[in-house]
Amino acid sequence: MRAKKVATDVRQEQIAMAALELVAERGIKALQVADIAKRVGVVPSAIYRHYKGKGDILDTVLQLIGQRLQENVLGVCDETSDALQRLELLLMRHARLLTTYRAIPSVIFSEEIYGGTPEQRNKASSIVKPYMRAIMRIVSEGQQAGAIRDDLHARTVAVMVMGIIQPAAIIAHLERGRFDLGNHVQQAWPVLRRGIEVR
Amino acid sequence: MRAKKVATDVRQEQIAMAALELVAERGIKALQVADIAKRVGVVPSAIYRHYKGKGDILDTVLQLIGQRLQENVLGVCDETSDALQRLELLLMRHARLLTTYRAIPSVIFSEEIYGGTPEQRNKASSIVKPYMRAIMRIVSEGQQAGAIRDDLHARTVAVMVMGIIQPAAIIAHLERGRFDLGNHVQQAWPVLRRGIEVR
DNA sequence: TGTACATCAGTGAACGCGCGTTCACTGATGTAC
DNA sequence: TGTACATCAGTGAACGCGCGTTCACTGATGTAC
Repeated sequence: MRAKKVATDVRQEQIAMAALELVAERGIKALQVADIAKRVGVVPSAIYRHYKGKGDILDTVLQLIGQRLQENVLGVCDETSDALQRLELLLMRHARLLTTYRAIPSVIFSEEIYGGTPEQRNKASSIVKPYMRAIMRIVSEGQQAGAIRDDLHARTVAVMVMGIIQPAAIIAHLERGRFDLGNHVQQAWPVLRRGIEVR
Repeated sequence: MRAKKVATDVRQEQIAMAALELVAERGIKALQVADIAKRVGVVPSAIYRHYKGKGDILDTVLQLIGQRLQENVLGVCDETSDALQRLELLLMRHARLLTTYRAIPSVIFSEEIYGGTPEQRNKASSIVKPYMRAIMRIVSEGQQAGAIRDDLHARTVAVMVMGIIQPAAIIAHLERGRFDLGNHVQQAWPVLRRGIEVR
């Protein structure tokens, strides 16, 4: 059955979203052009009317993920100006994001980085680094405001913030439901907070 | 040139070690039978004299990694009976292990888990879970000894311990040398310690 | 309002590459006599 | 000590599968007249 003809800009978006979903569900490694096509409702070769190749689709997916992360940062910075609250809210949003897009960690922190060409590694960097930098900025401001200990490197704190989510996300994945990511964040954040806040 | 004939038990070990090294350097995804063969010094088809297939080799590699982690646990438990010290030493050993076998996180926390069949996921689990359980045991003992707050779930603490290493390992990989993993552990551990210890 | 044409998304068959794996054959090594 | 034989690791060619990608062709859609 022939798929309905659709303008290329619309299809491009459909393809990108389908790819994002597939990656979120199954991880990058499992992403296949044929699956994207099936989800969009066209034949595999049709994909090439709208993207130059699989690599281009992947780039778009990475961009989309980076975008989501940056939106979270902007969101929490709007909600409050207190650094510790910002970090807490960011963790909660991140947990929610990962619950929806379960395999995001597999994108950001995985074979793309280890396996690949320097080129691939750069792409991964271009998502992780800005996000890390945004967290560091929140931390630094908190230090200047006197809320966070300033005898710590902002980077150390930022990495520890990521450390609350990341292994937890993987365990949540392994244990398929018997581990509640949001719950873990609620337990763990006060602990980290106690470690970094000025007494 | 024909490779020297070597007994199968010796070759098996050589193959396993070569595979471990390759995985450590480049990640699981990049592991190829041909590369293992080259490193061992035989032709690819020779590998099949000693292993049933690539899957079997990978299983052995996973076992080896799990073994290393368990050795670390046993080691630190020998060195001291203080739970907080045990955790600190374990982190340091883990950091050292990851510096040698850089791509281990890519094995434990990655596509193996997300991508694959439930079978693959189970294999990954069988490394991560016992390690997590060992850390939890150290934490529980620390709580009973009154060194670690007992209003926290042992599991939460254990996950946070992993959280010191794991994102850091990835960043270290991304930044190729500009980020010192051991140094991060030294910075971060006292922070977590302050979060979990009894005041 | 109707017709002719150009454009361009969709199709399915086929290609090609990478890579794990198989297979018939080779030849070194150790053992039986 | 020497010879014949069985065993078994090593070899290279070839196979086959998965999957991304290409290509000639189709046919729907919108525009010009």
